Amino acid sequence: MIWTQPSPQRRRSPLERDDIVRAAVAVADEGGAQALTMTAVAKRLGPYTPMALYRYVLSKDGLVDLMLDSVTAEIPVPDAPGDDWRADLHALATESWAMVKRHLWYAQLMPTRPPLGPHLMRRTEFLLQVLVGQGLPVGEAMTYAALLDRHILGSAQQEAEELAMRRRYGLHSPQQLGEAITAARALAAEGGRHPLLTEWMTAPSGAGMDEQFALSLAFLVEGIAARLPGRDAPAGG
Amino acid sequence: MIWTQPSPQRRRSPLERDDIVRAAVAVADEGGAQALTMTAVAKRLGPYTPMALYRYVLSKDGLVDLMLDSVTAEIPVPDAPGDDWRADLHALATESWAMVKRHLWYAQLMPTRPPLGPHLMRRTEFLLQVLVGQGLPVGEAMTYAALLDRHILGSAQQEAEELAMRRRYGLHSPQQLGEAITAARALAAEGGRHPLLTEWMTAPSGAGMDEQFALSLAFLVEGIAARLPGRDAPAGG
DNA sequence: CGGCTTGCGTATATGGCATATACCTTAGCT
DNA sequence: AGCTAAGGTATATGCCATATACGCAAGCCG
Repeated sequence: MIWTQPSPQRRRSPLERDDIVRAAVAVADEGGAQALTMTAVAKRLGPYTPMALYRYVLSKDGLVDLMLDSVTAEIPVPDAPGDDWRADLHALATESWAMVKRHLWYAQLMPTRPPLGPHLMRRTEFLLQVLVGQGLPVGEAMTYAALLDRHILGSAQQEAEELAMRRRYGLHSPQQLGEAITAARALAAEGGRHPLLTEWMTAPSGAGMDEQFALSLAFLVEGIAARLPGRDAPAGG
Repeated sequence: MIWTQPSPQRRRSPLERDDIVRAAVAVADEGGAQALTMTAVAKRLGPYTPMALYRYVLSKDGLVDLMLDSVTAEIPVPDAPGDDWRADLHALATESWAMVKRHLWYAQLMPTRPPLGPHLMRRTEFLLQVLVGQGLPVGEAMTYAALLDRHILGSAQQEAEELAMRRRYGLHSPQQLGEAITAARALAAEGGRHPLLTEWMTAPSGAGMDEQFALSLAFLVEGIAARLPGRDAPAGG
C-alpha cells in the first residue's frame, strides 16, 4: 500500500528551477541583459559552476524563456473583460509598463524568443477578448494588440537604452554625463544644422517618461476607439 | 565616438572605411545581426584578418554606428516640409519602413547605439520641422516622432524575429515550419484555454505585414492630427 | 552491511568572439 | 639609399555557451 510508504522523498535537491530563474532575474535586473551570463547566475546562487544550471534549464535560451514568463506573471490579468474596454486596455498596458520598468532587460530579450510562455499567452488572450468584445475580427484585434505592445516595449527599450548607455560609457557621475550630453549637442548643432534637435537636446521635453507613456497610450486607445465597428467615419475627430 | 574621428586616408589605401561598411552591411543583410562578426566582414573583403579592420573603424561598435548611418542615408529626406504634413509623415515613415525591410538587422542594432549619426539627425530634424510646423512645441513633436519610430522599428523587429526564428531552428522547409506552427498552436490550445489566440494562430490575420504597417501608420497620423493645436478646442492658436 | 544505480555538480575542453599588443613589411618621401 | 610611418598580421587574453566525461554521494536492492 502506497499510503504506508513514506512520501517519495525525492532526493534533497539543493537547486531548483525556480531558484535559478529568480537568481537570473536578479542578475539581469541589476546588470542588464548583457550581464546575464550562466556564470553570473551560478555565482549568485552560491558556490556553483555554470554547468550546474544546465541540468535544470537545458540552455541559456531556455533560461531566458523561463525568465520572461516569470516576470510576465507579475502582470495582473483579469479573468474576463470588464464593462469599460478602455479601462481594461489602459489597466493592462499600465501594469505591463510598470513590470517592464522593473525589468528593463525584458524589452531586450523579449524579441529574441517565441512568445509562447503560458502567462504571455494568457495576457494576449485577454487583450483579444477585450477587442473582439468590441466587435473587431480577431486579425484586427491582434494588429491593435501588437500596436499597444510595440508601444510598451518600445518605451521600455528607450529607457533601457539610456541606462545601458550610461553603464557602457561609465557615465556615473553627473559631470561625465553632462559632458557627454554637451558633446552630443555640439555634434547636432554643428554648422547650425538641426536647430530644432539642438533646442530639444538643450532642454529635453518637460514631460517625463511616465507622462509621455500615458499620453501616447491614451492616444492609441483613442485611435482604436475611432476604428471600432459601428462608428461612421474613422477620420472624424 | 566615431563621429569625431577623421577617416584615415593618408596613403593610396587598399582598404577604405566605405568598403568595410559596405561589406559589413552585406554580411548583416544576409545573416542578420548575429552573423555580423569582424571575422566575417574581413573575410568578405578578401584575404584579410579581423584585426585589419580596426585601423579604420576603431571598434565593432564604431562599425555598427557607421553601418546604421550608412543605411539611414538610404531614406530620402526632403529639404523642407511640404504643404501636406500628413503626406510628409506618411512618406518618411513609408520610406523608412522600406529601408528597414531591406536591412532587418537595423531594428536589432539601432537600439544599442546612441542616435547621433548625421543622417539620422537630419531625418529627426525633418520630422520635428513637420510637427513643429503644425504648432506643436518641440517636446511634444519629439514624443510623436518617437511614437512613429517605435512603430517602424517595432514592425521591423517583428519581421526580423520571424526570420531569425526560422534561421535559428532551421525551419527552412515548409514542412518543418508547418510542424513548428502546429506545435505552437497545440501549446496555445491546450485545455481549451486561449480560444481567440488559437483561432488567430490557425488562420493568422489576412492582412500582410505591409498592409498592417500602412493601417497602423494611418492610424497614428490620424491620432496626431486629432492632437494638433487648434483642432478640437476653439481656444489655442 | 555491501554493492549497484542514478542523478547532482564539477572539471575540462572546444570553438567562437572582441580586441590589446607587438611585430613585420613595404610604400613613399627625403 | 635610408628613414618613417602606416598597413596588415600574429599572437595572446579573457570572456562566452556548452559538449563530454567524470567523481561523488544518496538511496535502493539484496
